[in-house]
Amino acid sequence: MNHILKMAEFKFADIEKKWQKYWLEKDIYKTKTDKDKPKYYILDMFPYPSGQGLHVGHPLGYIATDIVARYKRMKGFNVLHPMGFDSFGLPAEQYAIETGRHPADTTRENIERFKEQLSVLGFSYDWSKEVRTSEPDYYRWTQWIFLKLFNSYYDKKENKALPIENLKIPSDLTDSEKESYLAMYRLAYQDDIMVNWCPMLGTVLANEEVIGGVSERGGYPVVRKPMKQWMLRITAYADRLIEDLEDLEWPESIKLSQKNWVGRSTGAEVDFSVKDSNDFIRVFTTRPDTLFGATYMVLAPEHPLVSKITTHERRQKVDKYISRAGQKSDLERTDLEKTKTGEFTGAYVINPVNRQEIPIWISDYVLISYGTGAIMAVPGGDQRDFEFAKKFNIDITEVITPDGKPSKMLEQAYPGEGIMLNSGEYNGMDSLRFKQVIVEWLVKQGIGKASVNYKLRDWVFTRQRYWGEPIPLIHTEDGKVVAVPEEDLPVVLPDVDSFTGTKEGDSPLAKVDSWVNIINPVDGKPAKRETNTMPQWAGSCWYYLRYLDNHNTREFATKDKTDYWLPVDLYIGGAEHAVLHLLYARFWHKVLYDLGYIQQKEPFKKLINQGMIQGRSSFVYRIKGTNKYVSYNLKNEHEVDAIHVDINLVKDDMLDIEAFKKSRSGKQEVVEFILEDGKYICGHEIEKMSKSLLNVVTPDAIIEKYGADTFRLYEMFLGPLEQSKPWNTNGIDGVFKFLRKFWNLFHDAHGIFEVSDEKPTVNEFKIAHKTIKKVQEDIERLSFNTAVSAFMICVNELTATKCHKREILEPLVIALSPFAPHMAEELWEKLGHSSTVTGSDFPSYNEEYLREDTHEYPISINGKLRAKMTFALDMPNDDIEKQVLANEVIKKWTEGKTPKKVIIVPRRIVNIVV
RNA sequence: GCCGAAGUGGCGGAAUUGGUAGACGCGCACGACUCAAAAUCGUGUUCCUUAGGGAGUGUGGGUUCGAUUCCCACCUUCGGUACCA
Repeated sequence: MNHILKMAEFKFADIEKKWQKYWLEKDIYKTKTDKDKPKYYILDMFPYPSGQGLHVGHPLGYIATDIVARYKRMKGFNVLHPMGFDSFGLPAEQYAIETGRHPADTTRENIERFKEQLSVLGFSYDWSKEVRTSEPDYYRWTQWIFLKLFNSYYDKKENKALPIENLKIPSDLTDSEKESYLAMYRLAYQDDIMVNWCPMLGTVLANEEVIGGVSERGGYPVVRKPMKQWMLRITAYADRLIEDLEDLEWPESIKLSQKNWVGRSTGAEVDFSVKDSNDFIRVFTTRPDTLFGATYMVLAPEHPLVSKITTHERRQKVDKYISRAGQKSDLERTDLEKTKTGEFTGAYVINPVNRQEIPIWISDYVLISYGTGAIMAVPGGDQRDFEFAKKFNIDITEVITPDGKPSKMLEQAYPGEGIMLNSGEYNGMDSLRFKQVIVEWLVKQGIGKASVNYKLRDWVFTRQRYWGEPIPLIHTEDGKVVAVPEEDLPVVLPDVDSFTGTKEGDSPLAKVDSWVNIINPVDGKPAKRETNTMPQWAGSCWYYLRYLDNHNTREFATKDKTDYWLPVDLYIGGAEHAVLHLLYARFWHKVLYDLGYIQQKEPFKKLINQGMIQGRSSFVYRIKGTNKYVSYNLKNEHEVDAIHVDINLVKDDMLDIEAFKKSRSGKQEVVEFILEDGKYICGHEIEKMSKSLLNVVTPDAIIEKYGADTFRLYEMFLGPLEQSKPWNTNGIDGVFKFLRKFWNLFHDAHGIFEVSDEKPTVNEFKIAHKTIKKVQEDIERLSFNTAVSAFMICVNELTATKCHKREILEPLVIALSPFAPHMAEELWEKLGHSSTVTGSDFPSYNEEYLREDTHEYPISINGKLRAKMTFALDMPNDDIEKQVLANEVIKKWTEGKTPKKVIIVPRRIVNIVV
C-alpha cells in the first residue's frame, strides 16, 4: 500500500467524495426530456435488497449500463437510467419468522445499505425515479394491474385481451351460472391445483424453492397438496410470446429458452371410444401417422375416467397404484424412477382406424397436467412406450420404417419419418404425407382434429405469505368473488403479530380478523378479504413502467410518458432470469398493450445477460471425528471432510492459523493442525459467490484501497461482459497504474498541473483520434474490456511522446469520463472548465488523422510469413508483385521455383504460392 | 438423455467481414534507481530447437492461396431442462 501513499498527488478518495457530493447537490443526473432529442431508456434488473449487501458481482452490469448511460447523454440523447428495489420477498419474511423483526423495517435498512454501497461507485442514476415494490404507492398499481387481469378475458377471434364486459354471456344463465361462466374466461381465475406445501413453514413454496423434496430454507419436508389458488391465464398468450420474440435483439439462447419453455407442439387430438361404454378418451399426439401402431393406451393416474372404467377384478391394484403415485413428489416421479411402472385397468378402447381392441393402462409416466392426461401408446415409434410394452409384454407393431420393410431385430423404437407399413390401405405411403391424410380422415369421421399443445401452464399466482402484495379481491357471503373498487386501492398490508401461516394452509393474513372481515363496498353486506398474497415476480413484472412516472397518483404512468420512453432500449441483467421474469413481464406488458394502456407490444428491445462473477472458495480438511486439520497436500493420507473456510483468513492459499483459531474460539475446542513445510495450505474451488460458502468479496475494501474509478475500470477490463468468470484481484494494479499514468499526462514530475497549448504533431492527433474511434465503437457494441485496453495503448503512446498538450488531452478526458467519471471531472475542472465533463459532448474523431498512405504488408509463401514490406496504398498490384519477387528474403525462399500465383489483398496481405 | 454456451501462453483475455495468432493487463526474469527493500522506470517473455528453422488456438478430418474464424465427427467444462406424448 506504500505505493499508493507515495503517489500523494492522485488523491482518488478525496476526488471521488468531492464529485459525488457535487453531482448530488447540483442534481446532475436528473432525467431530461427535451422534446427535440432522441430518447434512450437503459435499464438494470433491479436488485432484491438482501441483508448481505452488495458483493463484487452485483455492480458488473450496473457499471456497464452506467458507461452506456453516460456515453448516450454525451451523444445527445435524453437518457432514462433509473434504479429501484424488488423489496417484497421470502428472505425478509423468513428473517421475520426467525427474529420477530418486521420485514418493512429490515427491508428499509437493507435498502439504505444498498444505496450507500451504490453511491460510492459513482453511478449516474436519477434517484428521483426510484421505486420500491413493497411501498403502498407502488403496489397499489400492481394490484390495479391484477384487477385488469381479473376483469379481462382473452378474445380468440380478435386474438387479444378485452374487458370482461365485452364477453357475450349466454342469456339463459342464472346469476351464479353467469359468475362461473365469467370465471372460465377471466385472465385471473381460481383453480384447484397441486402445490408444494411446507407444513413447518406454513406456506406453499415455488418449485424453485423446493430442493430434493425439502424446503430450500430450513430443510423442512414439502408435500404435494391440492389447494385453491389464483391463476393467471398466461397460456392464452403462448403463441404471441413465441412469435414476438422474432423482432427482439436478444441473445438467441434466451429466445430459445423462452420458446422451449412455452413448448408449442403441433399434432392431433383423437377420440377413442371405450369398449362397451358411451365414454370416450381423448388423447393428444404429435404423431397421428402412427395411429395404426397404437397397441395400448395410458391414462395418468389422476385421470378422471380411471375409477369409472376400472373393472372390479383390477380395482384393488389400480387404487393402490394411484395412492402410491399420489404420495410421490414430482421429483420422485421423474428423476428417480428409471423403470416404468403401471397397472392394467381391465378396460379397452377401440382403435378407430383398425377397430382393434387395445388395453387401457395407467402409469405415472403420463402426466395429468400435459395434453389431455392420456396417450395412445405406440411402442414401435416411441422409446418410452417401447420400454413400457417390453416390461408388460404388450404387442409392438411397427408402422413406420425408413424403407417400409419390417426390421428383423426390433431393439428400440423408431421415432423418425419413413414409409408406412402395417397400416392397412396406407402401406407404402410416405409418413409425412400420411400425417395429413389421417388427420383429414379423423375430421371426416368426427373423432379428431389437428391440435396444438403447450408445455407452458397457467401461472400459479398466490402465495400463503405475509410479505407480498395483498390480492385485491373480496369474497362475499354468497360465495361470489368481487374486485375491490379501483378507488379503494391500495389494499394495504396490515400489521401482524405472527408471520407464519396456519396449519391448514392459510396465509398469515387470515389470522387478522379486523382486516379480513369487512363490509363489501359494493352491496354493504359483510364479506371477507382474499388473504393470499402475490408471488415475488409480480412487482418486477412492470417496474420498468413505473419508473417513467413514479410519483403519479392517478395512473401507473401517463400516456405521453409511456409513448415517449417505451420500449426499454437496453436491458442488462443476469441470465438466471432468462425465462421466468422475462416471460412474466412480457405477458403483463401484452395485456396492458391489448387493453390500450401502452402502445408497444414488447417491453425490452435489446437484452444482454451479464456473466456471473463467481467466488473462489477456500477449504480446510478436518480428519473425520477429530479436531485435527490436515494441510491440502497431505489430506489423501486421511479420511477428511472438506470444510469451507472464510477466504478472509486465507492468503495465497495459506491459512492464517491464529485467525482461524480465533474464529473458532467460541466453540471451546482444541484445534490441531498437520502442516506441510510449516504451513497450512488450503484447497480451493470456483463456486457461486455466496455468504454461506464464505467466499464473498465486497467492493468496499477494494474501493477503499484503489478507489471507485479503478474498481469500475477493473470490472470492465476483466473480460467480455457476458462471460462468467471467477473473481480475483490479480490484475487490478494494471488498471490502477493506467489511471495514474493518465493523470500524469496532466502533471509534471512533481505533481504540479501542467498542460500546454502547443500544437500537437500529426502523430499525436493520430493517437488521440484512433483511440476515440475505437472507444466509441467498443461502447456501441458493449465491448468494454477492449475499450479500456485502447485507452491503455493510448496512454502508453502519449507517455512515450511526452505529450502534455491540451488539444490532445481534453477530448480524451471526455472519452474516459463514462469509465472513470470522478477523475475525469477533476481533470476537466483543472483544465479550467466551469461546466461538468458529464454534460459535455462526446468528442468526434477526424478520419483525416487516421488515413494511411502506406501499409506494411506481411509477405507469406504458401501461407507462411517470411517477410514484411511497406507499399503505398495506391501502388498497382503488378508493381507490388515485382518488388516482392525482387526482395532478397523472398528470393531465397522461392529459389529455383516459379511462383504459381501471387495473391495481393489490398491493406491486408501478400501470399505467394509456389 | 435433450437444448445452449465455451475450450487460445504460467493467468485474465485480444484478433469486429476467412488475411501478420497471442493486442492490453497480470505474473515471471533481467536491468536502472537504492546501503537495502518496496514503489517507480526500462528490456524481455507461446513452446521446441542442432539457432537454419519447426510446431502451435480442445482432438481428428475437410473446404481454401490462406482457417481461432466456415463444414463434418469426436472429447472436455460450464449453464438450462427433465418421461411434454
